[in-house]
Amino acid sequence: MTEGPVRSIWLRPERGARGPAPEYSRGRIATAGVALADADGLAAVTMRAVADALGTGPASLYRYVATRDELIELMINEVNGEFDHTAPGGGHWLQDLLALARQSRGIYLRHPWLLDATGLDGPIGPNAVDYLEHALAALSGVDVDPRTKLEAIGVLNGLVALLARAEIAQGTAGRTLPQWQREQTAYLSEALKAGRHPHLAAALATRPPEAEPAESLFDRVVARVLTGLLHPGTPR
Amino acid sequence: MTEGPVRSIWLRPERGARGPAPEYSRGRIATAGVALADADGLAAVTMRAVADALGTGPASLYRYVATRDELIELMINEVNGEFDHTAPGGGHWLQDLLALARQSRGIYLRHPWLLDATGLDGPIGPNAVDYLEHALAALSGVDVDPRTKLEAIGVLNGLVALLARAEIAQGTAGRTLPQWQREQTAYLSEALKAGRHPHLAAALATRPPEAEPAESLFDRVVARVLTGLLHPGTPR
DNA sequence: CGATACTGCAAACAGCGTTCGCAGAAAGGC
DNA sequence: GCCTTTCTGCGAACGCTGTTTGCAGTATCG
Repeated sequence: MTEGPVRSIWLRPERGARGPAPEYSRGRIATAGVALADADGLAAVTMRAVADALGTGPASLYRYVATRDELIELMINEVNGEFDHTAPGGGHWLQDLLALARQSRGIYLRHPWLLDATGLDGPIGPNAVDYLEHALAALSGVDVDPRTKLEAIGVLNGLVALLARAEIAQGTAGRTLPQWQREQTAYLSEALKAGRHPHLAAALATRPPEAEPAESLFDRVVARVLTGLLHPGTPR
Repeated sequence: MTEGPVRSIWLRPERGARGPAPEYSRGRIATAGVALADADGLAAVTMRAVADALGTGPASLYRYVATRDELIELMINEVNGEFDHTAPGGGHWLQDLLALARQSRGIYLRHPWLLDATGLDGPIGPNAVDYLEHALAALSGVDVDPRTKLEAIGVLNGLVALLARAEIAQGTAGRTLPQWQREQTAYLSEALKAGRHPHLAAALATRPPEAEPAESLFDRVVARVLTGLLHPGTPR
């Protein structure tokens, strides 16, 4: 009688026990959505576009997914399946976490729309749980309490997303969208003419000494943040 | 004749030299948008709703703003005006940056929608430039190259957003939305029953030893990350 | 062999961001 | 002073969105 609360998609069975077999699978729908998002961004993932890609109508999708956000949940879980948790890390926890972070970076660079999707704070999918398990396993030898470990993993995730966002912004601004960055620097130099931002002016003046490879910057920042969090040199 | 590229809103004059004076100001529009977002989230900031709040029609807004994203740009700049850059920090760079981070945290907690708006990677507004100048001033005595300083400030911003997001999720989940977290733990414990996630199970088992005040957690994590970035104990 | 519980899907709905077109008002040029 | 230019306000409309409804058909259970 009562509808009950709308349960998370990961708690719902993929198909019921009665009726005919569903024509599509969650994986197939997720793949279609990912393809659209990879090509034209998250905004291109409309219910109609996904339905078209599958060769059906929009209403049919709602037999698989309660809402568009849930479809995106499926897509997130799909790309989170690209982690290879069997890859050897090196034995030391920092090397292991760094290897995991590099994989995460690769996923972001392959699927830039993921950066726009992570703000939805939906429930953690199965592949994210596996990721969490792997990260905790890497930290099993480190002597800090579990709360701190989860904390560090959370910060690591946020940090990787941040760095990936910077890389993507830089890359697309340099090639396909020179407009945006030109606007940025135009306004910035305008604002600096007033002379009320000496430190900023100085920092931007000495800006491009030479380009550091993105990978080494990534490794350096991630390593420093992680050691700072888990083995601080200055405990106080 | 040529339309030219659509210039950033911060490069456009607030009003033209000819014609009648605009009925509203950017500040007034931004304030109206912020009020709506504070009350009902970013999704409540529709062109129609903002227009209604101002007592006009949707089309009129486009005399002030080229697109909805630009309206949100205005709102972001508006709340970035809540920083008090005259407040004393303590003299040490870490204390200064921590004070700045605490102010930033306050803004996020007062305007949670800001977390959903920062992904739009629009141009930096005037108040963000002031923030940047202040943060660089705090680091003026630190002997690392400017690139590293900008890097650290960027990471700091991302970190504050991350911690604020966690605080907000915890807060709303505990009070107004017990549903979400219940779903989360429901699926998580279901997934753990399979026994393939021993580390995660262990970490969650020892979970709530006692609640640390949010402020002290914030200070602790921010301080550790910053010292890790700018004065790493283990340079290699 | 009903009864039940599912599936696929056309059609429709309310709401969204945005554009068009035009009436009217203020400032520049002569 | 006046005409031209350039701005402003805004009703109406367009195309698109996520989602709901309703119904015909089908596989499984008891």
